[in-house]
Amino acid sequence: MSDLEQQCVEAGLKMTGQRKAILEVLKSSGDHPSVEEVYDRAKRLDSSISIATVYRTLSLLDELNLVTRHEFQEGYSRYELNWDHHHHLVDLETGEVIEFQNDELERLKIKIAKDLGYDLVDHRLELYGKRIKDKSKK
Amino acid sequence: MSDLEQQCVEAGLKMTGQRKAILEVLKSSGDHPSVEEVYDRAKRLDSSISIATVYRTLSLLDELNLVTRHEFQEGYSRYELNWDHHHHLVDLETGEVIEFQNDELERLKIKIAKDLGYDLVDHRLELYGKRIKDKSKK
DNA sequence: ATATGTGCAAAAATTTTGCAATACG
DNA sequence: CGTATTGCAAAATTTTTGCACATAT
Repeated sequence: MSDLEQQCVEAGLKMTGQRKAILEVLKSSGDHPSVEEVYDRAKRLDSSISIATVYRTLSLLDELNLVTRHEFQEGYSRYELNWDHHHHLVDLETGEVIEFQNDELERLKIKIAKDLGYDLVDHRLELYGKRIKDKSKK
Repeated sequence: MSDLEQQCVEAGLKMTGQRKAILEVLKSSGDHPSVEEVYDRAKRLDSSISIATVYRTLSLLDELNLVTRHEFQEGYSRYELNWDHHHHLVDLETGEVIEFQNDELERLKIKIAKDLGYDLVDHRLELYGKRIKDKSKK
């Protein structure tokens, strides 16, 4: 049983075929799939799965903090496994999502929260930018 | 005509009574109202307004970058006027939203984007935390 | 065994849209 | 006046839910 499945079991969830399929999809997804996308991919592993189960499972995983629910500006949610901590830079011209990590930023966030009188529990940073054109190749 | 209305007109929008009402609501809202809340508040100023107009107007204002659309984790959007730049710290126990600004953070974001090869166009940071209990008063 | 989980279809909630009527510039 | 804008109601989308049946522990 994978570590991820183990964590679900420890949280009291039964490890059903549908849940295994959804976890498998999340583990093998390099992107940030929408509910519909998780559903489509999971159907290949378990064709009997219903979208209601996908919604219910992703909600549970979110409550357990095993996934992060992103609400970009699209009118629906995208999900992503929480196995390494990073942030997103969205390329405004291509829509490409680049992940990054920055230690100084991590320190600064904690400090800002502390200065406001808070212990930081979670946070999220999104940058939106345009690729710098390389002028030296002119 | 307020500066905000002026900017709308310059962008080519006609300044109708409904739009004036919505802008007035946004200007006098210290919080981050949902579409429904903007609608309810605007109805007091112009009882004929419809929620479709509120949706359409907020979309337009978002395109013009006069408001920011926030997608917290609630299943609907909240809007806020873009008249000063800040970020949000959400108190996980009370739901209270605290606004803050931090110069070091502003510099760091630009640097991170630049290091990734991007010019920063927009960004958003949300912190989620719990109030530190004051133990000295024990 | 039995509490949990699931599929299905219906409902709820949020947002968008077509169209005839209205009003801004 | 001409055209952008509106209200209304219907439609489209996304998400949630009730319930009878199925399944993991």
